[in-house]
Amino acid sequence: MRDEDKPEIRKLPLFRDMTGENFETLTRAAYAQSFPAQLEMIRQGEPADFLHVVMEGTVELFSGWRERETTMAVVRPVSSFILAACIKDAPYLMSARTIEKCRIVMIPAKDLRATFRTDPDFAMSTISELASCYRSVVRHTKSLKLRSSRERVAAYVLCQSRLTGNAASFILPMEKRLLASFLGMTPENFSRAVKSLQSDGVAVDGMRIIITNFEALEAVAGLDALIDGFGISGELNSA
Amino acid sequence: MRDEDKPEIRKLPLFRDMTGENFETLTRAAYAQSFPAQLEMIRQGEPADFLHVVMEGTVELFSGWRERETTMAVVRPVSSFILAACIKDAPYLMSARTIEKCRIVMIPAKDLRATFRTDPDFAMSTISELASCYRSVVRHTKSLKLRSSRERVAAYVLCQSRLTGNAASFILPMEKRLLASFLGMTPENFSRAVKSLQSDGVAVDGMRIIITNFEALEAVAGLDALIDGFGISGELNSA
DNA sequence: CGAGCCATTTGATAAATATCAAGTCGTGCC
DNA sequence: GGCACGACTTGATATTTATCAAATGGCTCG
Repeated sequence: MRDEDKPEIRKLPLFRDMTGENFETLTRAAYAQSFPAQLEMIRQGEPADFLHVVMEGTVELFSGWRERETTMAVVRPVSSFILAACIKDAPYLMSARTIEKCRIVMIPAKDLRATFRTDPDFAMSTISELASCYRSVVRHTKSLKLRSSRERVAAYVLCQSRLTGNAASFILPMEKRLLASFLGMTPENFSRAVKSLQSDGVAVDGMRIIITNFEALEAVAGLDALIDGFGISGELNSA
Repeated sequence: MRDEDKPEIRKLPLFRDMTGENFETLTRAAYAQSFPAQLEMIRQGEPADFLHVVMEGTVELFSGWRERETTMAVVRPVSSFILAACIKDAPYLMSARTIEKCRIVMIPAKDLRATFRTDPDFAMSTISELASCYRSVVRHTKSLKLRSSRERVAAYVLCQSRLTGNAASFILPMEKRLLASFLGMTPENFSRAVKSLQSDGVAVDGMRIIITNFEALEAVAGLDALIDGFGISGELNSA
């Protein structure tokens, strides 16, 4: 693992507060690996041996059942994923594949578990991280159960705008088919939902979204802090 | 709070491993309260001041958005709920109401947070609990996104059967309309889904479910450890 | 530059699910 | 016991969403 990786990882809320010594031990046991695009690096059901940290590239977390598949999250640098499985020493509930070429740091789950047993600050960070992740999934589930696909798209567009400083225009951060799957709909349905939002202040140009009428869009989206989670500190995590 | 409550709470995985002294401190600050049926005891959006523990009765966790409402979980004795909100000192993401008369022990969130800062064993239990809750929601989300409503009902029936020692017959543990909402469908749709499963080995008599053909039902349900979570130790929690 | 590939869009249609409206049934309360 | 209420069911219908099939269009790679 590169020298410049360590300070990046150290900045993560999960690792920020632990002792320097423990951080050193943990990262000494870790190693970095590069993966080409479209590689399935984690298969659901396998034992969780490593906490993964994306340093570069984009990772899709997805799950399959029978012939179906759904995107659970899209992870970007610098964030960790599949923490819960590592902690429980249980099988991964999700698979992971690279969307583009990635560099991933892998921290042995065994060392992780050993560390928060002895480092109270790390234990605290882990608690906080897990609670955030939990709340994040709950919010997403609420969105799935309470909103129609059109409303979910509207809410997503507005949220992205907020993340870009309330920009009226931004580029979608991932392929539409991934986004559609994440939002719980087919690509066709997503496409039509966006189109139907033209009458409510959304224009599209390829990957670019332009909000032409915030008020109208907000009326459709019905943003809610308890679903969309903006403005609540430390709750940006997704896995 | 009653004397006989303490040992019951102490048995929970969350409190099992902490020091006796800390447990005493925590429960001294706590108090029990009785609620009549159909009382909304927690409203989503309010600050999370107390960890709740159901001692008697049944509690529904639900969320609302616009005029819609959905059941997120149903909690029975003896379990805690809304741990994550307490930890993050953040607003509740879900509301809670009593299904029937309840006795609830309420532990101040402030004391909780103070305790796992000083008690490493309690911190460990909290980590484990949160990781389980997280995985539980992820599994439920997978079920919602990957299965049709009919398949969800089939899977639910089989899971309940397993929980009853693979009994061919059991009583539904909650009203059908609650179950329907929890499974992400309308009561009408639930009713029809059950009926349509008659041809796949499910019979109904009021609240009683009778499985007449396990093989056929399993073929529909496609039970999966990574969704239905059976057999994975310590992963029964839901909130 | 051109060919092919793949994501996206669009259209037509089907399936799943929700909604509305009665009607049935059981249960609790007077 | 009988009444009233609410849950559940059933039917008819509307809406939402998915599926299948066929363009379109951008992009990469030779």
